[in-house]
Amino acid sequence: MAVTIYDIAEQAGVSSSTVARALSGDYKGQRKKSRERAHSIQQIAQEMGYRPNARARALSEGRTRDVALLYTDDAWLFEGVNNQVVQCLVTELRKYDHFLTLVPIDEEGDWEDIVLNGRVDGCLSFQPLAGAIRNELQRFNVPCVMLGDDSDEELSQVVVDDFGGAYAAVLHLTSLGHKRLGMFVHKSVKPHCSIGHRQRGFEEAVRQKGLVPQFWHSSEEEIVDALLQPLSRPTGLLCYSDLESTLIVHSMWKYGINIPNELSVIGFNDLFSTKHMTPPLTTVAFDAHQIGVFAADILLSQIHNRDLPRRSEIIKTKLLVRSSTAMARAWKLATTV
Amino acid sequence: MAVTIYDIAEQAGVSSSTVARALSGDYKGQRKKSRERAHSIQQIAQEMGYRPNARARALSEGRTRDVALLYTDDAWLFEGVNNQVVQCLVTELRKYDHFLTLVPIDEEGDWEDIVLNGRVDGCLSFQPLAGAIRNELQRFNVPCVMLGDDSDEELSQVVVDDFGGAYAAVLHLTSLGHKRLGMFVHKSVKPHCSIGHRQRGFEEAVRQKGLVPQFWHSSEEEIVDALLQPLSRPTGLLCYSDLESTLIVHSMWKYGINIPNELSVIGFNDLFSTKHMTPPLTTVAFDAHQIGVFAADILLSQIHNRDLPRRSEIIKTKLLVRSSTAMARAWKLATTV
DNA sequence: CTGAAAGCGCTAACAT
DNA sequence: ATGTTAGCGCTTTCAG
Repeated sequence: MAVTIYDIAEQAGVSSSTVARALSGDYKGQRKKSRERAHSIQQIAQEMGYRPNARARALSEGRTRDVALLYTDDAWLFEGVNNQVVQCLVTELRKYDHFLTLVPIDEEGDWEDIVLNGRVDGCLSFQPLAGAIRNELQRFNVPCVMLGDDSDEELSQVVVDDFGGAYAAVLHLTSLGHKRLGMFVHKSVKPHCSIGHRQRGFEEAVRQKGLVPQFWHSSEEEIVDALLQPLSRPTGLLCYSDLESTLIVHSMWKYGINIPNELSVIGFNDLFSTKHMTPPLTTVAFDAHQIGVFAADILLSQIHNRDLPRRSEIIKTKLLVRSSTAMARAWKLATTV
Repeated sequence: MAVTIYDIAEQAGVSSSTVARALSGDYKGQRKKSRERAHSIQQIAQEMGYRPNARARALSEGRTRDVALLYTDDAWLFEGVNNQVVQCLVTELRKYDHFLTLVPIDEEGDWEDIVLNGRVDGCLSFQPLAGAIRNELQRFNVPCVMLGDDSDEELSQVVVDDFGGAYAAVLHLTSLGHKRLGMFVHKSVKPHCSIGHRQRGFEEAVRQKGLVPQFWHSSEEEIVDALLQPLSRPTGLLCYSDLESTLIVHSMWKYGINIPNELSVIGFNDLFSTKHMTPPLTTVAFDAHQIGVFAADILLSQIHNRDLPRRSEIIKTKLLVRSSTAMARAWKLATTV
């Protein structure tokens, strides 16, 4: 049987509440005598191998210090930068003595008994929540922070400046003299608000320069085909993520198209990029870590004070210029395969 | 304020225990009257928006239905096949109404108040646990299952048949006529029992065939250098994981060495392999999903009955022969760069 | 400053 | 079959 405060109380010859206070460090140390007593109680607790019972505390305090990471689709959890976010979330939450629990929410209403029964104090999600879930969370006053999703007007969120990142990428390409600009999103990429934002940032920047944006949300074959057209092919390509860049670089290699001389490629997210690529990829980077830090901060403060207003944080992006982008070379275009 | 069984009891004009029983579906339906009453109680609960309080239940039942995934190193969590395992674990645990909580355990003793305070009913780990932690888990009788790690003689575990997988890979290569066989583990791979097992499986099989195994636990440059030596280079290479295969295939491309004609490459894990590689990689595959299923089953049964003996499950591997391996071509060897 | 006692909401043993 | 009651172990209020 585990040691309780009552066991300690008996051992120390005091009441359980004195033990509770002593252990919670409640004694400001006004009187020497009680300070000593508190100290000795702590000693005894230590000796007896006392561990506060988290379950009892949870019931008593009305909170678990546990936070849910809601997800409906496994893929989102550990894909791309998300796993960095998750790791950071855990670490960050730990600093404030909270934990992260993985909570898959399927349509079957399973989630009701999960999120609404006080098992967690709040939640986080990478994906828009189904209406029913969302409403219940609100009704039960369960704080919720969206991660990289801005589709909810009322929930707090931490999002990346996708628009700005794409915009900056285009400016980099145009400054290198590129006139035919494309953006590629692999068709396997699941719907996500960042796609639209990056696309808009891309297109707006391109148009602002008086150019015509080309956009692919397609298979690899399709874009590769376009990239092989001597006259119409883009010479500067912004990829939705570093996954696409990887594919493109690989494909171009096969077709003997030199990167960056014949095609400038820019990735997004700074993931695999630096690690295993030749040439080192120019990419739109952002600090995924920051997402976790902000999200944890927002959520914990909302748990602490449920009346806090919605808060929205935007993570800045930064273009990392490496070697996959270069000056446009007009004279080469005609001779390309 | 949330609705409790007392509120329902009052509303229904019965005692709280009747409510509790009605809601837990305890009524076998002996008498018609009570069955109806139970039904009406459920109705009322529904109408009042009752949600059982998980915290209260946890205290009362002496368990949280929460399970910890312990880790000391972030990298392990989401790397390679592990994230598949994690996802499967969550899903599997959910089937039995349990949750998975991510618990980073640093050296500072933080873990004590985490695992030993009854916040979780059991735990899982990809990595060997530090002695102190391990002992305390045992002392507090907290069930624990190791994932892909067999370094602990006493804890239950689910491991992959790494030895057999590597062994089979070698047989495949020798059956194709390869005589100079190598195995490559990237130096960045963190120490893990699977390295040794795969190495032993590899070496034993090679020696059994009367050949001399070559083993690299090195940087990419080092192995590539060896692979470029015309006379001594391996013609068949087993990689520790698909990550290494990716690197090798890429490098060989650069040096104009054709795969599989001039070098047969076998990966391990079946991860990226099929997805984004040319040629499709021959690889030692195993069902990562199974790891989660077994682990969840073992853990839950040990939580249910703490006196259950240690259980060890081994996940079978299967060699997926694709296009990165081919017959050894002796005549080509001398002419290779 | 300390102790007694009332919750927290549910489960389960016990009595009816 | 139903109601009563005693925990579960901690926090917190209220007397003293």
